[in-house]
Amino acid sequence: MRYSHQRELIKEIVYSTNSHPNADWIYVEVKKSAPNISLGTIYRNLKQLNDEGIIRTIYDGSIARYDWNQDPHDHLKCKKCGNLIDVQIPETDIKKTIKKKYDFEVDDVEMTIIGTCNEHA
Amino acid sequence: MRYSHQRELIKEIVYSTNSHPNADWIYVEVKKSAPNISLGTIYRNLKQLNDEGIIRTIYDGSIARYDWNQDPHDHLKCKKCGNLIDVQIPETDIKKTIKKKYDFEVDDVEMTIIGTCNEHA
DNA sequence: ACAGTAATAGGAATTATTACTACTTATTTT
DNA sequence: AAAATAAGTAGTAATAATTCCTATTACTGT
Repeated sequence: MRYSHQRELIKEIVYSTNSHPNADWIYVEVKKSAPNISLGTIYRNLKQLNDEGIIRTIYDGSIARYDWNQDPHDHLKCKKCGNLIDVQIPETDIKKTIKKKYDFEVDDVEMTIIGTCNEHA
Repeated sequence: MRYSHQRELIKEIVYSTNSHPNADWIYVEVKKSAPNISLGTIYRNLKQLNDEGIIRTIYDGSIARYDWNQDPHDHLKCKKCGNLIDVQIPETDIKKTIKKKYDFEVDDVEMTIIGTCNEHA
């Protein structure tokens, strides 16, 4: 993967926020410093950054959002404001249990906890 | 919600399978007994059935799939075949832990375990 | 039987995302 | 440093999943 200015900007934007932005928000932000970047470039680079393990793609309902945080972690999703909050849940022994009980090789556990955050209770 | 033949058929189809079908598959199946049902009707009724708690909507990446199983349960997703397998994971004390640690009122925990099923290992 | 309301078919519109193409830029080779 | 080459880009068209709209149909209560 050779260097590209556009990809660098996209990466910086994703790394600048904890808001788990979607492609469109990233597009708007990157446009501020590269006004004629195209949405296709955003998607292509987000996919590449994901494949290289530089960012992580998470699905929020039916849309993709992007997260710079590579540590294994999960998300709290507030029904009211829609925000995703990073959380670290002690992953007990889910993997082992699943492997034994269902004979299933676990790579990754994706967990979203849905509810109401303290600001909207 | 008043009775409708179409909705009844849609419900029966969803209840007839463990494959967590998407709207399109349901459309094809329902068409067999109601050839001029429209896709809009499928979506509208799936949403209604979901809102009434008769079926459950799950998101698999960016597409919606439908599940008749109302018991709290999670899904194993095989990377190779894409199948979703129902699993019951002892929900430890996630809810309590989250509530205490993050002051977040938990309604639901959605968990997808990604990996490789025994048939594709 | 009739008025009022919910549901439907069919198609148009929207949204998120991917694909295509001619042009540009970073890297490699000479 | 210039030429070759291969990856990347902008801009636009295409696709896929889903929602919206409208005229018509079908229940329901009177």
